[in-house]
Amino acid sequence: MRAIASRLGIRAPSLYKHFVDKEAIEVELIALGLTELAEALETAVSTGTEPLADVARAYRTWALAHPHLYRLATDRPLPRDRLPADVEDRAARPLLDAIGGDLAGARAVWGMAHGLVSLELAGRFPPGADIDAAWGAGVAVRSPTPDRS
Amino acid sequence: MRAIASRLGIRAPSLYKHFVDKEAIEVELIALGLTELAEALETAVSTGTEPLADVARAYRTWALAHPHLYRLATDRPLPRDRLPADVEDRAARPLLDAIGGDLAGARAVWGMAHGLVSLELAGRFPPGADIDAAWGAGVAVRSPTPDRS
DNA sequence: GTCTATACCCGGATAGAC
DNA sequence: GTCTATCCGGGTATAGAC
Repeated sequence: MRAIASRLGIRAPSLYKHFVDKEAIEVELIALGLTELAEALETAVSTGTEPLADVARAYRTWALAHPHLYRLATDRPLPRDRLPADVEDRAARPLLDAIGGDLAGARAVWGMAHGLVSLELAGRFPPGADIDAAWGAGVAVRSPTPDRS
Repeated sequence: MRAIASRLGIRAPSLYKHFVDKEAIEVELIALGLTELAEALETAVSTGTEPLADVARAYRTWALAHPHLYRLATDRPLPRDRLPADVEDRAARPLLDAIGGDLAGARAVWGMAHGLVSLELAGRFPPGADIDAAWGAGVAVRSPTPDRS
């Protein structure tokens, strides 16, 4: 709270005139983050040529660009009752569409993307690990035209 | 520190007669956890019939059975200089072998497993989500004999 | 090797003046 | 709607008696 206030040029107690508590701020930030992520994924699909690879790349890029927001939105249960009704679905849609509507398959790919991003953000890979190659291997297996040489 | 001490039937300050600081305890726990995980994965492979599916199932089972230990060992950089030299490789080996030594592929699968486990531990899936199906979809794609109907 | 007492710091949050 | 002052709980860690 003190850090947020400081960024706004005010003191922490003043925040409580605008939000009832810390959780209320988190809910706003999560809604904002998911919306921004959804937009990034939608843009990637609409301007790219390989939906799955494009979504994957956009997902990773957005997460690495907003690590705190990404964690806030993924490492705890979503406060669904306090969030706009459609944000979760909208963020999930581009990936779901990219793999043809297969829900279980989409969750598997989401798991991979989330896992790779989490490990990268945590600095958990061994030094020198080729993270690009891991993404490449993961996406290739699901792609419509995998390179089978 | 207080919680750990309490479990041992002593007071927090007494812990400092056995470990220099909190991090020293974490290092021991991480080494223990990775070794235990490695054993669980090795057992699964040696007693099962489908290496990748067996490793995946054992990974998930172990993580869900030891959520705190799992997070301790995965959500921050490994203290490699303070860990026994082989623990990391040993924990990684069963999966690496199961997919034929392809390092990038192994990391993609690890990412999926870690992602799915993390989301499950965090309670981040929507209520009623079929997590088993997501694992099934993720493993099927990589399996030696996928069901192509 | 245990204890009590305590230092020190940080977090969220409230009271009440302006 | 901002501020200062403050509370309260929590964390790691140390001092020093036993």
